[in-house]
Amino acid sequence: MRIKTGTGKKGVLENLVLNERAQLVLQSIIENYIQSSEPIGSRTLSKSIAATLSPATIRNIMSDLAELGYLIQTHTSAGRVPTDKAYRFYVNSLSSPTSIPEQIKQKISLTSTEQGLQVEGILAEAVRLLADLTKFACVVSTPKASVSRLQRIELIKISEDRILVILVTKAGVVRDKIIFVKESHSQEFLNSVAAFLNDEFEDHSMQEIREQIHQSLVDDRNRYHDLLAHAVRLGKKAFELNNPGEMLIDGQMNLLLDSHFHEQSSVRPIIDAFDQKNAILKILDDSMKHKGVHIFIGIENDSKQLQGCSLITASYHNKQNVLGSIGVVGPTSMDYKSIISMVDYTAKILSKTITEQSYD
Amino acid sequence: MRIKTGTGKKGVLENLVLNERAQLVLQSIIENYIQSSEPIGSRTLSKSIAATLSPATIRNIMSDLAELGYLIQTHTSAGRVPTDKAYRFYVNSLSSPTSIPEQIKQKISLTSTEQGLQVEGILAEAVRLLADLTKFACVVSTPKASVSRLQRIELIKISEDRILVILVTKAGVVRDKIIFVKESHSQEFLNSVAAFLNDEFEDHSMQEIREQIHQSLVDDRNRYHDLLAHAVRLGKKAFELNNPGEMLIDGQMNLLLDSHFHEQSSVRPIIDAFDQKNAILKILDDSMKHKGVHIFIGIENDSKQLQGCSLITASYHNKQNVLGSIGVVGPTSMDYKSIISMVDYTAKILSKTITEQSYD
DNA sequence: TATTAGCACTACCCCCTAATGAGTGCTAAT
DNA sequence: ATTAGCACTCATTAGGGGGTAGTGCTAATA
Repeated sequence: MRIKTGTGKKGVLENLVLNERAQLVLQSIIENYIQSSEPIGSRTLSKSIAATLSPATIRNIMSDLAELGYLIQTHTSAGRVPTDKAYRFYVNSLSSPTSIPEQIKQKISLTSTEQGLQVEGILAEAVRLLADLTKFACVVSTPKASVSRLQRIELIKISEDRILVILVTKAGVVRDKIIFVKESHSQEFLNSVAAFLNDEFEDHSMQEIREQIHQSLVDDRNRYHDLLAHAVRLGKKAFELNNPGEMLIDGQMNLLLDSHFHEQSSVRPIIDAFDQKNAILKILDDSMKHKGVHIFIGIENDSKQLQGCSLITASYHNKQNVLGSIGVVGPTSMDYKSIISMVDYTAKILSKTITEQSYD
Repeated sequence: MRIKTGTGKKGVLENLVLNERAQLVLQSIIENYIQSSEPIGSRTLSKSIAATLSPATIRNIMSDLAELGYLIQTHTSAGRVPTDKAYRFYVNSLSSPTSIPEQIKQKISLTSTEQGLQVEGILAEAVRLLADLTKFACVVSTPKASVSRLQRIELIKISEDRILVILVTKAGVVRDKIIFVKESHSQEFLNSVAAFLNDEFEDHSMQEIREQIHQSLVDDRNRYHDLLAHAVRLGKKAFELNNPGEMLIDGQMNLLLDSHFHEQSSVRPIIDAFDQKNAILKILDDSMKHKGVHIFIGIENDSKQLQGCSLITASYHNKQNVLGSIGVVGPTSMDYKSIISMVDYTAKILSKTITEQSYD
């Protein structure tokens, strides 16, 4: 920390709040570093910065910024590198997503509607698109089953003791699972059970359905009606929450080609994070709670494995509900400004496509 | 090539067929190289080899082997490295898959039956398992729709002009697609169409169904029956081959951690191959034609991108049909002996699991 | 008082060199 | 036919020097 001679008072930034000039310098360092991935020195900066400041002045400011934890040096005679705290400052200072170049905008389009793909197909396309655009790894969480509303249920007899359940949601997601039963049912019987369940529950959310079925089980007046009783019992199994929340990943390989991750040691933990999925899924889940773009920078991540990288996410939705999140996983020194725009725009296109497709 | 002085005759191996000792040396070089990934010199080899041969003798043999295209040198004074031709010799000399250690065998098990997962879930688990075991990238092709037999078809009205088609095959695969129609149909009407198609075509292969429908279209006696006419028309769309053959990939990242691929430049083409998929799918398809383990070494691959690596594949099946293939993508210098066993065993377990599950 | 120029100092990076060592091919001896 | 010996090649490594981009400090300056 720069100390005023004799007074013991701290430097320009004694109040732990950055004055305008310091902010400018910090921002400039960050932008330079994002571009070059190399430590930024005072001399380089004095040339590239807008305000005319001598290297010496910049050194003073940098020294203060380092003291405040915005910058670090890899060694004494090296330039400075922004910390996660600096990136946080930087993204906070950014205004809402800037509009992206028309040229790129045209690339961002999802063709799947034409081809009659399901939501999963659209998601796969969206996440691939985002990975291509950003050149980082991208993830998207599939719609939560619990909030989506039932379009239709089908029960198909697979064998004496197994029934294939197919759930189609209004959002256009098809889910299937097998349930095991003790007694054998004929396909005709299953058809009537399915018809009953469809009548009863179409357009209800899975969550509601589970609750109502639970209700019916407690309430025993149905017991006397064979069909109803079976319907309720099968329905209970069919609607049990078993899907652990899925996500699609694309562009993992991009991380390796990125200069920031050249030492493969630094990629390893992220690979592990992708393998385990839950840390990333949690972040995607969190990001569904509020609209707009979310940014998670390095050390801010709960998961240790993700502390070497940043995530930028945005939720997508259909007419009614927030369905999931799409996001980018990249180095903390990514180009936040443009990546944010891309995520934002992609999420919007994705929402638009899904909304149009599901007419819901 | 080593020339006998004065005679002009070629060396020990003049007949282009390896004598026993040369085979032993070559095999030893390969096994050493597989372990160390470093060029093998005559001195090193003379220590590790079973037969007692002096470095000089080995040098002579190596020189011959190099001449015959089994070995190459990265530079004049370096040890030798096996060529793809050498690996081919090596795997051909291997007997059928060796039984794998009990210890590893116990790790190879698919738990999904318990959880009522579909075939796709089992495949995902199998490919992940194989990736974990081998530490390479693994792929599995999903069952070909055309050979699988229909269990049931469902038609669900999504909107005025779109119908969701769900096909369940006897193999336990659920496929869904959306078809677009000009006129609107009621759900009740779709139900009867579906019932008709189910009656007509259950247990027929998709291929057969397509042919019969085509037949019905040519033959115009159906035109006078409204339901039939619609059923045929909708069925045609529903059964159109649109799924381009899918595959699941796991463990791509393993390739980067592998010492053979340390220079990232060499991984790049393989990454691209994974992105494009079709080259790998073609190999998986080919491998379905014959039973047992298949090995594709480096240069033998048609696709340029795959010429830097080897694939080991094995088909999996249910009671009736070969359904697809599962395989490993790794460096040409992989440990063929153990990888072959793992692929073989995994494919067998996979077949067993699917067979038991589908009761078909 | 804030800014800047000047200066000594630091540490990485790059290039050159020399030494090392593993490997080869050839030849002559066994 | 095999092997020991020898000269040679070439990648790798370690060490040394110059260059460079950076720093912190101090004193001069506006």
